[in-house]
Amino acid sequence: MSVRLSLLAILDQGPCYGYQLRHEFDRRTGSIWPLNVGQIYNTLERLERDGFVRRGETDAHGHVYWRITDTGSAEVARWLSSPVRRTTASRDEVAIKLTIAATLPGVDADAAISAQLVAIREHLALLRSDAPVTASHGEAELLARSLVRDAALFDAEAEERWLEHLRRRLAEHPAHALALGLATDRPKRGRPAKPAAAPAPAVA
Amino acid sequence: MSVRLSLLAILDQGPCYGYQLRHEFDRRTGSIWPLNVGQIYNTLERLERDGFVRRGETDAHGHVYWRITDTGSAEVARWLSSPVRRTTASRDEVAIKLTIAATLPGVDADAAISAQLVAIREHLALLRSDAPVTASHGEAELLARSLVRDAALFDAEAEERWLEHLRRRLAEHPAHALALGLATDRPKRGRPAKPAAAPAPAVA
DNA sequence: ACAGCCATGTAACTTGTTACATGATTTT
DNA sequence: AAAATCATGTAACAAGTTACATGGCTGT
Repeated sequence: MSVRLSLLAILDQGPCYGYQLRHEFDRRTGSIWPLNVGQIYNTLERLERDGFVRRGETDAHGHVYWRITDTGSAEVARWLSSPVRRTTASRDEVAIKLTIAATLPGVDADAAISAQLVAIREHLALLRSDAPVTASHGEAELLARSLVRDAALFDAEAEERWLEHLRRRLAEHPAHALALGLATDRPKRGRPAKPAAAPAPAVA
Repeated sequence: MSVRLSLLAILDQGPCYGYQLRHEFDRRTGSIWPLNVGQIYNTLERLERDGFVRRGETDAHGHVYWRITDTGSAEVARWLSSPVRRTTASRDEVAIKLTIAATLPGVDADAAISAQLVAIREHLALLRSDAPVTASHGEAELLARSLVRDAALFDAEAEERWLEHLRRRLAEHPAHALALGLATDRPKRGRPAKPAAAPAPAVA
């Protein structure tokens, strides 16, 4: 929901045309989160469908301006005044992946962790090299981009820490203390029925 | 892609029926990432469509077993051996939101930051209270769940750090050093055409 | 003339997510 | 008999993402 609402929040500052919205988003978030242009027009149509924006005038240059509605402004205000909740949807891809890997017998979780560590450290080096932040124009742009970079940096550092933590935990425990085979003896309740083929054994 | 591939990786251990897959996923990730049951069946159909699983036998209890294909196993191996890349799609919702908020003139970014800090600290307190980790069965389950919890914890801590960092930065700089009004004088190139209404002024 | 950017738009598709329908079985 | 759980499935949708088509303008 962040792209959609970010665009809406920018529109709350005044009418913009599609390409301009992209520029405004880019100025603020920089090269770390480039936005495909097509997505802008997509999102604008969906915002219109939901009553948050109206298609406005076309100027002499052919630019199609979009205007926020009152409903849209209210939505922006609501967005800004309420925090992002950590819901079920806050799924950390790396954490899911490696937890699953670590709990599956026969999977080389160490290798997966190492590969992830290499990748994240490369990423950290890149972030720390300042490359993404330079090549801006105004001071405000520079500041904004450094903040975005720092967010990515802190996040990557947290990932690195967790990976090291995970590796330590795995090392502490014997061979496969974490290994969880497929549970057997499951069907205690529910739905015995239809005649069928042979029951599949729960793996080797 | 993590749910889809996690389910596939579990199936790589042996045939499972839908509900069982949910159980296996839950055992490993615990209450932090509950999985809607419907999603399982959805995902299985999509995996079948992509040739990664086959619908297998139905046992005496009516359980429909699914089997991974060779293509599917290869996919799991590929997944496990390659790290998750930090691509453009690694979008941090909070970071986007507050960067946008901080760069929009007239927006009370401090309030938004404070609200987010309150929320994240509540979340941290909850995570640290151990509540999500207890109430497991085996030792392995306990370990797995504590790892998942730690991932959430490290992530939340990183967010807290960034929020404090952001607040500091905003305090350091005068009033609205970060404020970026909508850029004017944009249309230098491209597409002058059609006659139209009045050009919309770039806000007050 | 041509490459490259400005600009708008369309179509298709991905994963994730939820709500709902259905029905059997076990527990209380 | 009712409630809770096991189990399978369907339908619809959200948000993000990409690929493609079109065309005009600017700079070389």
